[in-house]
Amino acid sequence: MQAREESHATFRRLLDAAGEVFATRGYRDATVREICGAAGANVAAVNYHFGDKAGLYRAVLRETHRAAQEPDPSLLDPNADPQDRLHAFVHGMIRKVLDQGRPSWHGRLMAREMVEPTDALDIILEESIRPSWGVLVGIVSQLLGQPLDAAVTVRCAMSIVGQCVSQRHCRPVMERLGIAEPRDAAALASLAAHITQYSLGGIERARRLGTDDSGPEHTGGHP
Amino acid sequence: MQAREESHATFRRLLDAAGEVFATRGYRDATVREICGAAGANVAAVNYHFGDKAGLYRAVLRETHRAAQEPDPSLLDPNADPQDRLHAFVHGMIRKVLDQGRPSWHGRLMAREMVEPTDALDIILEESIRPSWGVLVGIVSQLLGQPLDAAVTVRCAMSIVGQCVSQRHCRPVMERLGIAEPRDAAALASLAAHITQYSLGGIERARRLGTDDSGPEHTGGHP
DNA sequence: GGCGGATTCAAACTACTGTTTCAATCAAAC
DNA sequence: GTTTGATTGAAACAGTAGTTTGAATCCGCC
Repeated sequence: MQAREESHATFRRLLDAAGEVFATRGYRDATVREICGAAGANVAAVNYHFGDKAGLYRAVLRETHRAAQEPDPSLLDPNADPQDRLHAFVHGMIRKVLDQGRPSWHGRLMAREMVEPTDALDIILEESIRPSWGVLVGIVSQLLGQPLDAAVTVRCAMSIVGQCVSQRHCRPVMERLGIAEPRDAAALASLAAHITQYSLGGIERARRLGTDDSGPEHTGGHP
Repeated sequence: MQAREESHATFRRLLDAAGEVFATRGYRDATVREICGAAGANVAAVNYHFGDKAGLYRAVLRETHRAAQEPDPSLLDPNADPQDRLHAFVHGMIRKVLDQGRPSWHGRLMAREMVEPTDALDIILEESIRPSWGVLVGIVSQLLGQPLDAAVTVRCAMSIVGQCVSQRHCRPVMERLGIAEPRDAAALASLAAHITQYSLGGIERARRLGTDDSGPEHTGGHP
C-alpha cells in the first residue's frame, strides 16, 4: 500500500499527533482536522495515508503495541521466585499505565479502549492483554500453591490488575482528591512495591481461606 | 422553571431514557434524537425541559446521586468492628457499580464520568465520591491501627477502590477473557467477600511492613 | 364557551463532521 | 527537459449534530 520504511514524514507525524489527540479526546471526540493541524498536514492526508479515520486509529493502536517495551526476563521464567515475578509484573504494568516519558499516550489510549471499546479493541486484546493475562494467572497460581478453585485464582489476578489500571482510570478523580500522580521512576517503583506487597498479603489470605476451613475470622456476611 | 412534582410524564421519561443512552453511548456519542426517540418525545422536548443537552446530562447525574440507596448503618458507626465496616463498604460499592436491577445505568454512568470526565464530574465528586472516600480512609486507618504514614493509608484505600471500580471499568475486557459478570445478589456478595478478605490480607501486610522494620521478606526492589 | 399559559410538534437552521475532488507540486527516471 | 507517479493543497460535498422556530394542541379556569 505504501512505503516500506516510513521515512515519510507526514505519515509518522500523523501517527504521533493522532495518538496524542485520540488519547486525550477519545476516538469519537477527536477530529481529523485537529489531528492534521497538530501534525502540520492537510485534512486529506489522513484519508490518503490511512484510508479513513478508523484506519488511522487502528494504526495508532498497532503502534502502541509495537512500542511496548520488552518485559522483565524474570517475568517469563516459571522457575524464578514467584514473589519476584509478581513484582516484575506489577512494576511493568504500572509503568505501562502511568509512564509519562516517551509518547505518553500509550497508557491513556489503552485505558480508554478498555472502558469504551471500539471495534479495534480486539487488536489490543489479542496482541497485548490476553498474553499478559495468561502470565499473571500463572504467577498467581504459583503463589496460591496447590490448585485451588480456578475462580479464586482469577479473582486474585483481577484484584491485581484492578489496582494497576485504576491508577489510570481514576486519575481525574484522584487528582481532585489531592492524590498526586507518581511522576519519576522512584515514585512509580514505590507504588509498584505497595501493590505487590498488598497483593502478596491478599493472596496469602485467600490461600489460607481456601485450604483450611477452620478459621476465617470474618468471612463477610455481617449480621 | 418547571413543575414542582414532576408528574410531567415526558420530563421523567426523558430523564430515564437519557440515563440509559448516556450510560451506553457516552455523553458525546449520545444524540438527543435517540434519547427523544426512546422516550417517545419530540426532539425539541430536551431544550424545552432542560435547556440543552448538557442540562439534561446534569439532571441525569443529579438523579443518579439522589437514587443512591442508603448506606449500611454499620458503615457510619466508628465503633463497629472495622472488618465489618470494610465489608459493608465494599459490598455497597460493588452493588452500586455492578447492580443491574433498578435503573441499571447508575454505575455505568459514574464509571464513564470517572475515566472521561465532563464539566459535570464535580456534581458526582462533591455529592457522592468525596464523602465515601472520607469514610473509607477512616476505616482503613482503623484497620492499620496506630497512625502510620498517611500515604500508606491512602494507598491501601485506593487499592480497595481500584478493585471495585475495575469490575466495571474492565468489564468489556473481562467479558472477552471469559470472566462472567456477577448477576444475582449471591454472586455480588461472593465477589464482595473476596475483595474484603483480599484487602484485609493486604492491609495486614502493609501494617506489618509499616511498623516493624525487621522482616519484609520481599520489599520489592528485585536484584 | 372561550381565554391563556404550558406543552408538543414538524420543519428548518446553523455548525461541524469525515470524506472527496481535482489541480498544483514534488522527485526521480528516462 | 520532459514524463511519470506519488504526494500535497484548498475547496467543496454530503451527512448529522444540537438548537430554534412558530404554529398547533392541550388543559385548567373564569
